[in-house]
Amino acid sequence: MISFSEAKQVVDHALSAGKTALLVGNCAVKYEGRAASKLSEGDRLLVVKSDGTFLVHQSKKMAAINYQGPGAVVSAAVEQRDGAEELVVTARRKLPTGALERIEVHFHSLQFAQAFLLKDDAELKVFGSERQLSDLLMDDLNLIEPGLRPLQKESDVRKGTIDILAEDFRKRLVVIEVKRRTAGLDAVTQLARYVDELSKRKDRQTRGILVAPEVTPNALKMLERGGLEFFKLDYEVSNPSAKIKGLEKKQRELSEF
Amino acid sequence: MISFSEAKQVVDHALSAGKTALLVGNCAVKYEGRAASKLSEGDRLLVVKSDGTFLVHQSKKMAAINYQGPGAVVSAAVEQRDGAEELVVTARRKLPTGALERIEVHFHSLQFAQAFLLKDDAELKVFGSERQLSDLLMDDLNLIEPGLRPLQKESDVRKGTIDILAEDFRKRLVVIEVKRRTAGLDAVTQLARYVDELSKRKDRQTRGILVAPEVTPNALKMLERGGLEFFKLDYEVSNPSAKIKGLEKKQRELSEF
DNA sequence: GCGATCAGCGGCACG
DNA sequence: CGTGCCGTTGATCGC
Repeated sequence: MISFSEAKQVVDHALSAGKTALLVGNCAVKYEGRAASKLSEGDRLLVVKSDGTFLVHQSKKMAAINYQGPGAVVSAAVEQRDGAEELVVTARRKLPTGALERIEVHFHSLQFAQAFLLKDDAELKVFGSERQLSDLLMDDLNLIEPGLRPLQKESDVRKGTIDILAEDFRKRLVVIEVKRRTAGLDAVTQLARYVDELSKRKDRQTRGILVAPEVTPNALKMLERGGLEFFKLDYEVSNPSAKIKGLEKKQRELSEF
Repeated sequence: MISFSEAKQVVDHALSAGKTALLVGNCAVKYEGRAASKLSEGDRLLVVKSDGTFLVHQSKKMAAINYQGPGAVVSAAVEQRDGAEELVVTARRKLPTGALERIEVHFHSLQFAQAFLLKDDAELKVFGSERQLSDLLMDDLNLIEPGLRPLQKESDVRKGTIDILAEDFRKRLVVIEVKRRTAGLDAVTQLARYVDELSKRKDRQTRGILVAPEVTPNALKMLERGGLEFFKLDYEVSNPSAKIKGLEKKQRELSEF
């Protein structure tokens, strides 16, 4: 058992020394900001990082049950409530809109409180991102279809950002949307939006190809109905670069007419 | 400083006793699964929850730098590497696809390792969710437009789930998409998809209204071009229920013709 | 279980 | 800054 005043000192020290504070104890949590929430008593872990990040974790699930992002101003105070003492740790943050956001963690008892210096300059290197897949495809669009030539990557249209813009052997525009996992309705809608925009702006025939390892049945139907195409893409995540493993054209030129 | 064997015992004990283990120390992290990643040496916090949740946190940012969800099988072992000892904590998980996913955290030194029992039956109550806003609107669609009558809530069409389906005074179908924050292109695309589907399935004139506190300029343009409508919704998050504060019809019946 | 969508999404990159 | 969109998204709800 740790006393509230000790714990307060731990938090204060962490804040002033650029350390990360860990508190474990029984607490209730109130939040008000973009939404509002209440969490009644229970044992939880509170993480206060040196950048203001504030995380309340329960014993299950990945996501923090209450949180505040970098930039939050954290403070701790020992208070009286119903004749009993409690430690209140508060995180305040100003939203982009100007409104205030606040979390209060009310500790009724503490199992643990300590501050740690976390020296860390390393950055995560990820392999297998959509961006990387897109780059690889860009290098050899012939994998998708012979005669396909790249025009532009990540081109911004009014309605969003097109992953790859290309031109087929008949000089038709080809919009390519890449997904690193099973593509659903949202992916098709996105692609349709781009194709729609481009075919209206440029006065030119425009095709749309969805490239993904899988596609849901509904999404495939919607593709077909919209005259769009699907290209199955298999890849392997590996170091140092994702490898495109197998490629299979599932449907060719549905819109050919 | 904690010894590796002590730390291993802490993790083992936590796993068998349904506790949450916290480890702080210098480590490198490898991940391979849906994607792959490498993180070189640095001081981090490792959280191992009783449901298998596995979180590696750096000293900044909200999101865990490496993680594994509930159901992961965690193990700890003291190993030799380049003539030096290290503690390797591993989380394995089978993906829905059947493939394996694995994280390895290689600790080179430890500041701290301890297991905590987190008793917690409480559930978070959130106010101001989209669902709640939708319910409130459903209770009084006249706020949006006089004569609007609810037909169905959360009705599933093949292409997704419509928030609110209603009928206006002229017996036209009205699809209402509710957003709790600034609506962007995606929201408009979603609404357009539903309206499109419904107007084709039922042989009936169909309107679409996007209800949100704000809308981005691009999204508004796309709404207009698609003959869809926007209704500005102001609400207040508060306990016990979100309150709809002010309502303002920004554009009426763009599709009236 | 898969599919679709929401989330106080978070984070990033680009205008 | 906002806007758009990816994410090892996670979490939820409905089928």
